[in-house]
Amino acid sequence: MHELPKHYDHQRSQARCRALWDTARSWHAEPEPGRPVFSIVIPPPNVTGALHLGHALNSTLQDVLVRTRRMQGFLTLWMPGTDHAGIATQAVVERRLLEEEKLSRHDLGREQLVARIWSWKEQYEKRILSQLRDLGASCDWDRVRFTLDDRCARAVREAFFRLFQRGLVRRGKRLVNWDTFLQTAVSDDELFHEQVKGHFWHIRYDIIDPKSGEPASLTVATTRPETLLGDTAVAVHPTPAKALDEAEAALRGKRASAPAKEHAEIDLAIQDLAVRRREILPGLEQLASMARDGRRVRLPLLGREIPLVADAWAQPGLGSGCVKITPAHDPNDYEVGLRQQLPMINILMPNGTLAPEAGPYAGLTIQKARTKVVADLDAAGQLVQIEDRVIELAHSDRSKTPIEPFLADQWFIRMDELAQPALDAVRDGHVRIVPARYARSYLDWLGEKRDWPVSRQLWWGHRIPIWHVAGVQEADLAAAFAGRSTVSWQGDGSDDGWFVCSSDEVMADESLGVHAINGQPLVRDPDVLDTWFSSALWPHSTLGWPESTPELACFYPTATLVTSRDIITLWVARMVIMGIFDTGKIPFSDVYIHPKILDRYGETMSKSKGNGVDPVDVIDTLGADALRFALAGMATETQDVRMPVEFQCPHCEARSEQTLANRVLPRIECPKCKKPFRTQWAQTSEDLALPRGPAVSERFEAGRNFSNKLWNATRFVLMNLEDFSGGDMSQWRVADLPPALEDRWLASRLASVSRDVTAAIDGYRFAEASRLLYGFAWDEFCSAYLELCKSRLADPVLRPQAQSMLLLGLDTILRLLHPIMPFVTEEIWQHLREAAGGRRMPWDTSGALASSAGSTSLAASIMLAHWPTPPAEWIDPTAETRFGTFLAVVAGIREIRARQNGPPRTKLNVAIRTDAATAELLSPLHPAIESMAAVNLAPIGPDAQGPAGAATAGVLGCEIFVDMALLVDGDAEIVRLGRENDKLRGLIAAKTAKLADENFAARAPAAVVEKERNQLVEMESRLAKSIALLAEFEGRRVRLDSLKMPSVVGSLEHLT
RNA sequence: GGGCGGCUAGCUCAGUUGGUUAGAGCGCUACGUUCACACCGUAGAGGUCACAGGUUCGAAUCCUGUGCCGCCCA
Repeated sequence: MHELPKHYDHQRSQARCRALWDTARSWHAEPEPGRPVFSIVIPPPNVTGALHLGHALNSTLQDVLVRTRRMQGFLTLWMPGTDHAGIATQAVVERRLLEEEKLSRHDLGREQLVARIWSWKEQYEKRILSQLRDLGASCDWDRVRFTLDDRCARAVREAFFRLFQRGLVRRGKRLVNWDTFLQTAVSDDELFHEQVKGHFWHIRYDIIDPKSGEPASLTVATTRPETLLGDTAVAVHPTPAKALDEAEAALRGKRASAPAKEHAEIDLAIQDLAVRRREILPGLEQLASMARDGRRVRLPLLGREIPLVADAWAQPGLGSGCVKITPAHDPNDYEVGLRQQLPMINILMPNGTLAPEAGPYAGLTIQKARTKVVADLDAAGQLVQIEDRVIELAHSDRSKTPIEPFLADQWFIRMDELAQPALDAVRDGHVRIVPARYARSYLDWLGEKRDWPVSRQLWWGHRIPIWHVAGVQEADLAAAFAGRSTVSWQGDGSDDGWFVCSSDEVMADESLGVHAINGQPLVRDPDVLDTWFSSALWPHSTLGWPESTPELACFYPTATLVTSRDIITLWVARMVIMGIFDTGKIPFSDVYIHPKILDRYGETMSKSKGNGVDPVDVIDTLGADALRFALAGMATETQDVRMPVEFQCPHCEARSEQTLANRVLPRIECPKCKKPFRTQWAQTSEDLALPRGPAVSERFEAGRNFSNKLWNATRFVLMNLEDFSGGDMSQWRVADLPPALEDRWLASRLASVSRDVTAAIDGYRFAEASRLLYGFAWDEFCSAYLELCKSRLADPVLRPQAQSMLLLGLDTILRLLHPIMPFVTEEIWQHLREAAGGRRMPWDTSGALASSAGSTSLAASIMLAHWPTPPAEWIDPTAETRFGTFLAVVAGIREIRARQNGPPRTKLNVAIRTDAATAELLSPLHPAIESMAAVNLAPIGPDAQGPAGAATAGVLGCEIFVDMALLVDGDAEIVRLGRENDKLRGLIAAKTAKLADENFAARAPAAVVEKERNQLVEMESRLAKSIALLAEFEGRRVRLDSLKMPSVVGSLEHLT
């Protein structure tokens, strides 16, 4: 006999299943012409650190799609891999280097640092891939890629070269966000803003040679006084009166549409404008005219003469109305600089110290320069005032240090031409974004067609394949690279300087094999490419592009991209752009955006906050299936998911809430057993010696319980399968369905559930698929069908049919559930194969999967079993309605028993009176009713009668009589019935009124009116029976009381 | 400033084109462990669907406005 342990052991099963899949390489896909293909590329997790729950969600959903399609017979490839994440990874390694060895990257040198990062990458790539395997991801593990591997590098060089050749790569100045710690530009997306306490320094600038009646100086204010060293102008509004008028008109307009409570604030602002008009406008008018007249001012400290310019950036409504212009160190000033054709002076060195342009301040850090500038201004009598002020300051997300705006030469990719096809792809529906509302952010962002700055001043990444040479002519280049179609060049803007680009693999010495031209050296650009550049090529580079590999021909374009909304622009849009540019094809047809997982406070989970849950903790404690089931259940259309996190005590397993306060502690004392455990923050050897308390969530328990439920349903089926040898349903036709009502019902439900689950997965409604399967497997298959089979299995005549149908039901559930819960379904599959290897399902006949031999044998792994496709003809609404009656009868009996506090296991005598037709369909279920409700049931029929004083219930045309000889609580029943009747009366009144309403009768569809009418009839009959029952109870109580029971005399008085 | 999303049971969430007596899981209450499963079973309590208007015979669902929370862009 096939005996299973009472509990499902997820750890053992996970190990077994992984070994099974890995040995058979069931996840591997070889190109095979002519088969329908389904391919997905993983959004490569970056190697900065281990995977978190968000990745687990992302990967689970992809695996659900991939496993479903594989079972449906598609040639299925899921391409795994990781991303080198340029700045993020370099920052992590640099930070550790500094913390642990007090070394900077410059101490180490480029080669050494890159070597260190590679070893970091090796470590985390390994960890990430093993996490994915633990999760059960059925990626093609023979094809693991890395965005910095040789294959991707080849694609990057080729793609960049083609862009260069097409003139889409340009060199330009750009004000970048400079991270002085990491010494690189960071993108806007890598910033966070923080309010800090600062000052507003008011500084006097003297006017050179003022004419009579003109002021001798003006005042500007700044939060960064050291930037005055780079000032190249002072601006004043060209028409300040007009500007004030406009500002006031805007305020009045705002006031008119603003709610009353904001009026006071707006009024204040309007008054302030009036004051300004009175007090500073005349001065500003004068300055504007002086600016037009070409007056200049003297820069304090450096003594440089700079122009007074008229520019609308200077707002008369703010400060003194004059503003200093530092084009190289402020985005707005940069715009002014361009408009007014001002020089741009960069006063900063890449390392955050001041440049020689800063004169006597060169070499100082920004902080020190600021202090000295302020002191010197004060000493020179140029400092007018210092105000305290809270300043919104941009910080680098990577190094957590303040960002300096910095003017630098960068490589850009022109977007105007490239963006259009990517816009069209979404507009024309060739790429479908689900949920559709996210298409908007894609289109809005791409629509701006902003050039893409791709240089990063880093050492970790794809080095830009551009060399510079000066002092040569184009003919020299042509001669030097004669016959090399993989080399291209463009002028650098000077007469004899050139940028040379190539797709060739570089020599060991970083050269193209040509070191100098006419004695002029070729110097390679030191920068690397933005990480997103290699990510943008991911769908085709991983398949071998630019070579015409069989993989590329077979698996590209891919089917679906599953990702999170925050990288729609950074990544998704760029993949579409580059996919089209490189291959002429859109890289995927669907983009599914899944929710984000937040903690109980609505904050995103992150390692640095300490509010994350490690998927491996969940996999170890509750199982990968539990994790996956919960995650799939969270993937609903509209919402992000809140997940209250708890610490699980390693001593007593008690859970305690993770809070803002305790989530940063290195050790926590269990509130229950009072023993301490460590957290991810443990540092000291004392703390590290404690056992770790994993962060978990109760939301994963449902999945664990579900696994166990399936396991035990299997135990039950296996226990009843010893004498079973049939089960070949592969040749079944619809007419072969057994006639018994319960079997018809099961088949009908299997058909509709299979249909609905398939449709849910097709439509990316993962939560719906989970819910459907959970509800069906638990409430219908286990609680109803399986219970009902208990009596059939005891009957030798009915037994074989029950065995077959149990197998059909269980097998179908397993297959449908496998994509969501691969381990428990595989484990059970293996046990079922031993016990019932001869079974075949009706869908085991056609469309043989790669590794299963069609109808002749059962798939060796459920991973390769056929997806259930029960015929629509199985759906039988009549059987479902009738079966519903049966279930309602059982529930009715149980309810009476529970209400009366009847002993659960003592058999009660029950009779059911119903019309002949219903009796006919219920009669075969007679033993099932007896076993499920634990009763002795008299024959069902129109003449059935209960014993005198039986409790009754009316259910869907059946009257149930339960012998209440054991009735103990009549009072409670009287109260309950009274309440029930009141409720019914209310409902009936409302329904009657609705039906009496002529408008309703006239305008509502006939079917709705009919339905309402039926409901009313049904309610009225229920009420009538209930009233009769109540009367009977009351009469009964009087009888009981008159016999003895003095204790209820009081309530008897109350009754009368 | 512009855009998007959310507000439904103590908690976390479903609720398809308006037709309900508004659902699930967890938690809670009562009862129950020889009979697949206590990681379980049976029964139960628990909701003014954020608020205010409107459309409609009928609104959690559609429209307008308000409030609070979150995110994106500038």
